[in-house]
Amino acid sequence: MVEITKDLNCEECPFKLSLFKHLKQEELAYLNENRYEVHFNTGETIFKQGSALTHVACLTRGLFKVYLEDRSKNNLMLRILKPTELIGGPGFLVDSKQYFSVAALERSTACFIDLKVFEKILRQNSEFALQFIAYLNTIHINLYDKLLSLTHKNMHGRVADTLIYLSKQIYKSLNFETTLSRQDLADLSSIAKESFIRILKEFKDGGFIQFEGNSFQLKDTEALHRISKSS
Amino acid sequence: MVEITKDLNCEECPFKLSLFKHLKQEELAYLNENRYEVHFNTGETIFKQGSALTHVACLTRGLFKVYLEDRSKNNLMLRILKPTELIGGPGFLVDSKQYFSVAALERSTACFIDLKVFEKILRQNSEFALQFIAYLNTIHINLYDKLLSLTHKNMHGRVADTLIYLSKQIYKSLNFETTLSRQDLADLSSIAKESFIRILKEFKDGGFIQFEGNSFQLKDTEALHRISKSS
DNA sequence: CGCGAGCTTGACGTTGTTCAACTAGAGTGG
DNA sequence: CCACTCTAGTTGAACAACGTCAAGCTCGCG
Repeated sequence: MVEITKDLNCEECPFKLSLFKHLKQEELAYLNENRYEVHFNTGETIFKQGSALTHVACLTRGLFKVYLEDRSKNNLMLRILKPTELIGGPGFLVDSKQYFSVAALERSTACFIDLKVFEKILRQNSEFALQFIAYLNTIHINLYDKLLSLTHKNMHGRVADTLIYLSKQIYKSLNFETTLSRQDLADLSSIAKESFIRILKEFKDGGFIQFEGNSFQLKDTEALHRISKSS
Repeated sequence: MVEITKDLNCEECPFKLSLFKHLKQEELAYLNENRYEVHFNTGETIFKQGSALTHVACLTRGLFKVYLEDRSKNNLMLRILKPTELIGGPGFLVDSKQYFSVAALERSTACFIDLKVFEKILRQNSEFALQFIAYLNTIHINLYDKLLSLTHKNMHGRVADTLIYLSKQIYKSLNFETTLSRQDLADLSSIAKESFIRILKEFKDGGFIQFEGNSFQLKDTEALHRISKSS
């Protein structure tokens, strides 16, 4: 299932993270020596919550979901990753454990970098370290939004937030075809699958959105924003 | 109201953060030159959400609450800070905005360090930078716990979590007298004040806790953990 | 053709919020 | 010293929001 390749090197990689632009040539070469590239099929797991954290991954192709697993209950999806993004884990420099799971939503590719290598470069290059801190902080800020949305908004607001998130942040279009299941969408909004479906239908009846299976069209984003705020 | 003092220097400060133990003597001296110490009364605001982020603060005495403000609705309390902790903000190196508010829960003292100074030391001392990343990651991990507690547990579980948090993390005792109001406790659990009070009473009737005004006793932590998990 | 997975719908019961009223204590001014 | 107001805490009842359960549906696949 999983193929491993190493087609090109990091210096000329078209998917190179913007975070890496601060690296010197020899640092990129060092990265390149110590990475490996993996292809994933839909549904395959990249990182598993609870396991050891040994690598960071750069997502170069495809789509991934990042989610927290809860014994017995539904999962909580934190966010969706697309190229080109780095995915580490908060266990880095703490206890080297994975605190979330990551799975591929479609055929995807990721480069893995050993954390020892990553740490060494962080030590060498302070500009890179600061950029990495900025990256961590950005994720943190987004988590606050998520926290407020999930705790202080009613279902309608959360569904609106999810639709806006997909359209604006992920697919960057008012029309999109998603590989997320209804359960995934519900996990992203932290509500029951059935409730999600019901509200989707309400939005369709209200003329705010249109959908057919997994292809969605946002017709009235004004209204969606209003729903998001008023709840 | 607010007194400014500068009694001792950072090197001999008994409240020195463990994070600072990796600093060289001249770096601590540099910090000491560029800090100021402020005393706060109960209720006073240290950082205000939405305002400019210009300093980090080291909490040396007292107790603070960190909370997200939501237009019109209740606040969401993220955590409580006690000596000796650093409080920065995720806007650091991103957009220099405050993403949460911080207020004193009792007479408290904090040292403020200019972010330019903080950033300079981060650049100079890579060990310090890595320790700072570890600190950010620890906060991140705690936020995941909070997120799961608030989204996947019912009220009883969340109230149990709040009581356990206060006892174990903050007051470090099964008996504690808190300066948090009922509204604060509800904000910490993300439920309505009335609901919080009702569940508190249920727990008292069930013999799990005892309380009188603001002094609490946890009588049966086993039961509280069971409630936390089963919900 | 039949099976299974994911999707959809309806009915129902629980959970948790909201509103309103009441209480107790602390401060204020006559 | 007594009204008074103001705030925080408490209680009850009504209602809305949301999850759960169960059934039927669709579609792709063997």
